[in-house]
Amino acid sequence: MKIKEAAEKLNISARTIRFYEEKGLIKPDKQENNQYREFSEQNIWRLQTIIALREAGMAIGDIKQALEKIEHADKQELQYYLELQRSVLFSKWLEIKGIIETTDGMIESLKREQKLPLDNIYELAEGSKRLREQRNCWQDKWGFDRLAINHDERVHNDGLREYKDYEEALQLTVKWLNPALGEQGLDIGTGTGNLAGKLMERGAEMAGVDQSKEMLKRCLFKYPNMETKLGNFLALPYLESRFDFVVSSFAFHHLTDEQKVLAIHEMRRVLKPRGRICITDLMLSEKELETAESEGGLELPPSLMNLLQLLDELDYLTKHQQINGLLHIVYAVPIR
DNA sequence: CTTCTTACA
DNA sequence: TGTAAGCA
Repeated sequence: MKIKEAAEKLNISARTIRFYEEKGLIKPDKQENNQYREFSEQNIWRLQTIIALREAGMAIGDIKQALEKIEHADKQELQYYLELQRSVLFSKWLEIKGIIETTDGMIESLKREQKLPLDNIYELAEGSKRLREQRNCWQDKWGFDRLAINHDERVHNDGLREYKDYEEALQLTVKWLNPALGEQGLDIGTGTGNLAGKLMERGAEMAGVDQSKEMLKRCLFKYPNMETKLGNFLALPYLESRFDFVVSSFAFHHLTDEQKVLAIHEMRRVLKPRGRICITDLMLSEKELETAESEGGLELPPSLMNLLQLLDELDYLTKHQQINGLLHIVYAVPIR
């Protein structure tokens, strides 16, 4: 069938179809004499798939790759593309939810005060704007996909530097958390699932979030009954009150100070009312902070005090332990 | 009247 | 993606 018929059948414009061809999403045959496009049933089916993915908000480039996976019947890869899309949608949903809450807040204060609380509005608007910006500019900025292949090996051999005392730290984390049988836990930045694995040994049911699909692939291979999802600290792909505890190891230090605040709020959002938090990561206690500052190191790990203060402000009771120079464990339970 | 390409908003 | 121009 010709382009107009196809366009009407699919409820899109002919221009759009040509546009998809231009982007390499489809390749209809063309008649020799006049270069008219001829759309086969195959083409139509493909177009329908494109439209469906488009309606889910997937970008043209991503649709192209997803289609290749469909062609090769590569179920695994396709699933990751859909999950990636899901994580994008979820971020947007969180964003919109925040804006609704902001709006509600404005309506409420308007009711009470009979006038526009300008500074309040400005503050709220800035807040949601920041959220948007920070969630958008995240991405996979450490290229963990490429590192995923030999991640465990590197952690194991690193021994003396970033992953010094890795095993001990994870074991102590598990000990502090002391999960009850069947408790629901979330590991953020789970990587290949090393910490989550230990918690599952203790009877917890774990979900893992990471921004690298390759990491999650490895993770799922090691722990088939773990639930893995693409996502990050700032937009956890879960609904409210879902977990008994949230853990994170060797990931939190990647966040900026502003992002840390958002991240803790996200954790609290997905946690049940009495849910606990345990963060095991590179941090600087006050002593090290001074010496590090004088040395003028380029990338300073975050400050331990900062985190403790943040948790304190959010009504958490904290305890912490230093494993070595940089490595700390911070455990937090809500006061109420 | 339809489609095609190209350029532009 | 929509619109418009100039062709076949």
